[in-house]
Amino acid sequence: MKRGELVQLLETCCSQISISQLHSQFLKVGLADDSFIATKLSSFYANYASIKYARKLFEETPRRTVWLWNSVLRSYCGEREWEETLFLFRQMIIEAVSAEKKPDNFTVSIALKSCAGLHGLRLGRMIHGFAKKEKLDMDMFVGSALIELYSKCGQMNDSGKVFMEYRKPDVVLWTSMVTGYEQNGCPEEALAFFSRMAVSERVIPDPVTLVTAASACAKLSDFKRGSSVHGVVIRQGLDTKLSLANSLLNLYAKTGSIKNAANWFRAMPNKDIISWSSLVACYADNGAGTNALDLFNEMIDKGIKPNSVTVVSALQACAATSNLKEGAKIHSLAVDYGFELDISVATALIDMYMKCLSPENAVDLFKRMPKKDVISWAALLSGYAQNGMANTSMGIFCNMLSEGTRPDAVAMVKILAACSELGILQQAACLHGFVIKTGFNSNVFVGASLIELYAKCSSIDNAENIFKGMTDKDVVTWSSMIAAYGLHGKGEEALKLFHHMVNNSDVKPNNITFLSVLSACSHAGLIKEGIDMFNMMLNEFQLKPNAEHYGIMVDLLGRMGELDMAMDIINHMPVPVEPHVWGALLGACRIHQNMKMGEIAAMNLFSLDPDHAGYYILLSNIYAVDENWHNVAKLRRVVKENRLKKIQGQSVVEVKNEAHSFVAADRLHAESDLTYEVLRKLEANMREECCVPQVQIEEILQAPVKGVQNLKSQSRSSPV
DNA sequence: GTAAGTGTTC
Repeated sequence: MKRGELVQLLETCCSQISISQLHSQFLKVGLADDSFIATKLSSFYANYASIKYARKLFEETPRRTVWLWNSVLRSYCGEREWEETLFLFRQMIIEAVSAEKKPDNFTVSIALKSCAGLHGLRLGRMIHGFAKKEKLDMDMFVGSALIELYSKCGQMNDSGKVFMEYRKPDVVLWTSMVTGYEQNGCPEEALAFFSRMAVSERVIPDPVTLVTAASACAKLSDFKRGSSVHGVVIRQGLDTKLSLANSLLNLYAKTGSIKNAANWFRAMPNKDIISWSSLVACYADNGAGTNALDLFNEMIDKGIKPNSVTVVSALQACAATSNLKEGAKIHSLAVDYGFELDISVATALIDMYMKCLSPENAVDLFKRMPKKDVISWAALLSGYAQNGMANTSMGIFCNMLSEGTRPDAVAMVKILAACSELGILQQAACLHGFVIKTGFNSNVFVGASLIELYAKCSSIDNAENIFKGMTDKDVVTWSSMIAAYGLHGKGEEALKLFHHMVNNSDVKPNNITFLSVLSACSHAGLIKEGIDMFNMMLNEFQLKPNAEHYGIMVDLLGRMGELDMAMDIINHMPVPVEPHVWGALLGACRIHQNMKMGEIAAMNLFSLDPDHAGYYILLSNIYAVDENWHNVAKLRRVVKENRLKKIQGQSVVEVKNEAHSFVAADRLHAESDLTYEVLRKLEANMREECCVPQVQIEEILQAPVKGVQNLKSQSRSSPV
């Protein structure tokens, strides 16, 4: 066969089999090193077959043209093999002795894209310099790769400089800028660019631009601007395009109600795994864990294979609803699909097991993970704190540091929260030092956590200093300081700070701020002020109180003996009454010995949360004071027969810079006998002073120590 | 003769 005929055959080849046969034909007639044919073949392999064939062909071709180089570079770049791409690029430069092999605009754009993939700013800048020298930098493809490179490295200024070089940037260049801002956490700037492009410059946005714009609106929770993006999508007849429909679904998920998102999802003519994952995530994020799991199961029943992202969201739903059974089911599903040890899946599993109070499973998984990142470490250490083992959290934090993982702001917040469970000032100060050293002290979330930490370590002065030292105070900072005063019973100070914030700063109070100020009023017994604040929240700031706000109001009124008012609030709550609200009323009934109302609260609690032993015990305490021994016995029997366990509170004391943790009736500590001996002496002293302790030591010691397995006493020296 | 920027997650 002649060369021409073979080339024509090559053009019409459409399967890997036929191209392989043709390839062997070329080899037979000695045409395989014909540079045109080699490039064509390589391009075919890169597009439709495996990268291995392309590479083999490349190696076997003695006369490599720029085209051949480009086509093999493109295959590696397409497979996201950034390092290999750049390795080959370097080879090419080395071999570029003749002008024929000089990298062209195509080569440069691929190399830049690989640098972007690796966040390799230094090499990227070098290649940028090379492109300038070779006068390749005005090519649009090179330009978009440069913008992408600088954006991925967080250098939006440089992206802007590249963009400014073009007199008439095309839609892709504009879009690169929009996505650059959007992915660098600047959705506002992204939308500004988008409107400059679409309105001032009359460049018609394409699907990619619109996806990014919708995503920026989602990040801002800006429903209004999101709707106008949706309008553009409809006007261009693009609303059935899957990627756009998905980004609009995400927009509804992040801005509107669950209902909007669900309706949009059901109306979508085509759905892919991303559509399903988005709605599962939407349910999971918005407190609708059961819906998330239903949807996930619907998907499985329909035979649609979830990916790791879907599984992560479904696991989040299990974690939020403490659904260990479903969580374990999804775990085995992840094993079947082969992504159990995928870093994000494994981390979500750790989080789920920790929140379902099954730390053993979490630790087992963590140990088996081949790769861990800062998020997995953070899940582990905050999980320990959630399971009452804050001491272990501190140790995990040290392990993380010694294994060379740098904490991010989230991990910092979590370790500070774990430390605040311990309430040990010494360790708080150590972590504070670490925060300063690592430069996290300017982060608003870390600052707020420090305020909370010091407040919980009984050092309100330090909390105040942190607060005063924060240059950027946002609503979280103010709320934390208000909460700190509340924790210390300083209701007046909390109110003063609240008013100072409302009158003298630009920061507006939110739901959390009111939670802090209401709880401060409750702790300080400021009943009138609390009611005023609650009304202010409703009327002046038009905020919708949630079950927690109502719980605090019930607590506040209940503590002050206003049980009828508290009951009235419960009866008029516009949101579902959660167990803790009834719990607050029941607690108040115990203080003020109101048996009738206590019974109502308890009955509601028993039906809402039948496994919580604490509520049975609270009611039985009310009966006991009333000497209603018959009912006391009845309740104790229920607890015993249903094997209900009271979640044990763990206490920690600091002795000579060492933290010692213990639980009630704990006899596992090495110095246990001595501790109880001292306690008996103290009790005797109290009796001499005519004080009768509420609970007697012998009573505590008779209590079973079951259910304390993983809370065994531990003593270790300060780790930080 | 090859070609760009985007959507779901811990």
